Amino acid sequence: MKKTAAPVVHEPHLIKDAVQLVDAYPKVYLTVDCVIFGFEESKLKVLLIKSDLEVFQAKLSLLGDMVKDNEELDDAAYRILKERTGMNDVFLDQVRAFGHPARHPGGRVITVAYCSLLNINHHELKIHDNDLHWHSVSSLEEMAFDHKEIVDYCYAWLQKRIQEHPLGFNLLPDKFSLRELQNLYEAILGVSLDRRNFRKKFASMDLLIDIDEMEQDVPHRPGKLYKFNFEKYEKGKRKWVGIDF
Amino acid sequence: MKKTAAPVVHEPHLIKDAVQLVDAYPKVYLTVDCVIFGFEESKLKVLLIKSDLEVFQAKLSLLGDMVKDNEELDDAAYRILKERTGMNDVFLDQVRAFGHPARHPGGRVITVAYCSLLNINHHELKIHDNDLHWHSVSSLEEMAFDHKEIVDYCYAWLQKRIQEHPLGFNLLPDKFSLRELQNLYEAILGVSLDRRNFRKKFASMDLLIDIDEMEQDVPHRPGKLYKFNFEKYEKGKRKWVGIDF
DNA sequence: GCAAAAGTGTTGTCCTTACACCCATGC
DNA sequence: GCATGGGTGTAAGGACAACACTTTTGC
Repeated sequence: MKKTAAPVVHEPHLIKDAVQLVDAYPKVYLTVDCVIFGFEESKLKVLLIKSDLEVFQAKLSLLGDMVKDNEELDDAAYRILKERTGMNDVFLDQVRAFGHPARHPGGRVITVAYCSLLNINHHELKIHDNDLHWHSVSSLEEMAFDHKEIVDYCYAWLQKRIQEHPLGFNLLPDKFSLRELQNLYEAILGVSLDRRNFRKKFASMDLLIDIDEMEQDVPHRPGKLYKFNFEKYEKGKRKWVGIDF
Repeated sequence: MKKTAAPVVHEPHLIKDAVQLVDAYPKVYLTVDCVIFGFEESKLKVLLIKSDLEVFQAKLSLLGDMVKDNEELDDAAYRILKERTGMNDVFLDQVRAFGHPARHPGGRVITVAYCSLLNINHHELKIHDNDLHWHSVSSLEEMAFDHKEIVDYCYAWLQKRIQEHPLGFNLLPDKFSLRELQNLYEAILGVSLDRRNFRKKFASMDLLIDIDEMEQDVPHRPGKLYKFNFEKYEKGKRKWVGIDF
């Protein structure tokens, strides 16, 4: 799941040299912030809390925490997600680092943003500390720190990413209808798509498994349900070459 | 050129709270590493030095340095590029952060990788400290720290990036022939492309300006020279939507 | 005149888009 | 029977892949 660099073993006196060299420089605090997107009622949402810090007067904030000694960045992100939502069966991708010198009132704090997508209905929020809640992405106003900038950047990253990778299926139930899938793409990309062409597109990719079940409890004609064929997708990954800008 | 967050002004006692909160946590060192790709003799190269640290026994290393107090990450990257190569007319993109706890023998050092492309012949290396030199990307062996991993990641990032953004023109002379352009793409992507289709592709994009000059001093029929129409490109940026994976 | 690369066009295939009608179900 | 969305087909246009010959220049 995660890449781990080979452990490095060095002679003690050489390590001492390295330590001395490094020692003259300033240190910074290191945090990880999780931008956790979810999908509900055909709307894209993001998981937020109210900031602990008095200075921000309960402005909205991302889920973040300091990285521990000897903790991988990836591990820290998964830890935070787990601590805040109780889950660990979710992918998480590093997006980039944010390091403006004045972004945190408590000193210089570098943060590494991680992005995730999950299905709101699959993951009941059991912890409501700091008013943890799903917030509509489209109505985000002021946030604590530079978190608005981070969310904006991650949202753009997500829009690009979802067009090239099958992330969306993490937001849907295991079994989903084509309408649900289309609503998802429309919500995230902020566009409307032709229903027939959308269905043809996915039919031609041949990555959906028709499980021969129908929707239940919908107030109209029920649609077929599908699963995503992750196995076939993994096998068929190709390297695409094509200049386009 | 760079985004700068708005300066934040807070009441002193609130800042004190924030400082105290943060103070309990571990700090880390922060560096920036520049992965500077260049192009020469139809080969992609990367700018490297020999590591200062005795512990690495002169293994190859990226151009990196500690970030200063109150220095933006972006600024640090531009500073390092300038200090090492004497240039500042080059774009530079953040790729991602690398933070394995044991990646540096001197303590916990988080590094943020920046990637750049430049024209080797435009930028003579005036400083040869630490055996600064252009190294072939294809023959990279062991490197200091986790720098091999960083280069590999940045190379993959670059391959994707150059297909979607007109980065390549930074590596070429102001005036270039279509053959030079094609060689560049073939070298970076590691593929061979059909010459006619390649030319048609760029002709249809209509982003090359025919400057009505010919190559000089080539041992064969000279080709036409072009410039890239950056202005038109900037105007015509469109948001593309299309699912493809 | 020979080597090396420039320059150019056509065809078939595939993908994308635009668009309209009938069907199944719940109420 | 009406509202809601499910499900399907076709035609046109555009992009891309495959492919070969003539031209210009240096030597």
